[in-house]
Amino acid sequence: MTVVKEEIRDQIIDSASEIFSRFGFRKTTMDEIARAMRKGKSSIYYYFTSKEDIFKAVVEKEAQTLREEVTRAVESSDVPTEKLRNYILARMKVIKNVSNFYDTLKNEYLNHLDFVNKVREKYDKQEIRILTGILEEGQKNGVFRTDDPELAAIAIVTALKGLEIPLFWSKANKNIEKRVDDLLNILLYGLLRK
Amino acid sequence: MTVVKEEIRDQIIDSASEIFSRFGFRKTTMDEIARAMRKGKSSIYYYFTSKEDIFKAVVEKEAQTLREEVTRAVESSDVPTEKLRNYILARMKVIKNVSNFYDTLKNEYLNHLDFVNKVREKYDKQEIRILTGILEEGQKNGVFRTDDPELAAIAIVTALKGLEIPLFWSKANKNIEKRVDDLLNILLYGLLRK
DNA sequence: ATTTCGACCGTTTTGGTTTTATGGTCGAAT
DNA sequence: ATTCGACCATAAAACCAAAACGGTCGAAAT
Repeated sequence: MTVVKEEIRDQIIDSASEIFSRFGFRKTTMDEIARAMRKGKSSIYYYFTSKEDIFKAVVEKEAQTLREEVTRAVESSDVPTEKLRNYILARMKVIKNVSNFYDTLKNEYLNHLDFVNKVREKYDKQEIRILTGILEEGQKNGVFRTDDPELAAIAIVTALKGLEIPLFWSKANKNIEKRVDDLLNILLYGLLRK
Repeated sequence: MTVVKEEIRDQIIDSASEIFSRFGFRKTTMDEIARAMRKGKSSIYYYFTSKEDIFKAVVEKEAQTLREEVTRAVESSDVPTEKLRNYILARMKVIKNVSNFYDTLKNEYLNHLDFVNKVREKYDKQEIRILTGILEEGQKNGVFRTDDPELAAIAIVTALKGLEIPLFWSKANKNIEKRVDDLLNILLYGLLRK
């Protein structure tokens, strides 16, 4: 695939991403995606094999962007406790984003949500790896007292997922910030060496 | 309300509970509820003011049953660590039950799910109180090292909620048992005094 | 050789209409 | 105190024709 083709493919992904997130999968038409690119519908099929294909590319790219954001947040400090704090705060942004995504897809075919969740699982695994790294570092420094960093990482990610549930179901849950703080404190407290 | 009336009300709740959980709210008809009770439809309105009314009673009773189950599990031991373990295992049953409930309601009106979630929130608060009790007890015994038991309880409940997400979305997630074990270990490990 | 597009096809979705089923009421009967 | 049949207004299901849609293909454009 030439460089130019790859570039236009990417533009289509960005353009379609907006449309998908506004109207959901079903109500987004190929004609609209093409019109937004000022191309004919058939031309889009030169870059993608199907509407599904575009959607998957959109989800993957979205996930990648969020992943990069989290990575950047973690790398913005050298102190493990700070890293952990930054990670959790960045993760909350991700949760909000994902929550919006779910919102537009809620009333659509379940297999699309299934796909989104598969991507998320992959994403979670990477996060667990990052977190494990942080915890191992803190352990060596003598800051954290975990002796199974991977298990601790899994527990943290699972707990963060727990925060998503009220966010997902009720749009107007304003206590979420407080809950994040609570969780952050308990996690840090639980891990910190006295 | 007489004793007899109360009794029949309860029978209707049990009977309707089965029908609701099989067909969901929408596809359950008043005629069917009445038929199952071998009564005329109008008679049901002597005990309940509306279909919604029956549904809410069903949800509340279900929640109460689960609550009792959890309480019993906790009280089945005197050792705090055992109590915690029993609590988590009992909670998993609850999660599976709730998960099924969500499944039948998934494609229905959102306000029903909203109601279910409100009941769950109330339930969660009670669980946090129970858990806090366990943790305080363990703390006095010198078994647990938490010095803010309520925060720890919140974290645990939140983490358990996190386990629900994959259970809710993908029906065939068989790794759930392993995850529960992992979480159980990490929680116990995190709390136990060395 | 790469990229675009108009014409076209089979299928799905939509919108409007009619029919049927359902939640709920009421007064009489038990 | 409890049950129920007859009844009503509304909502859901069934139906169908028209429009919209996803996707294909070969030709045209670059």
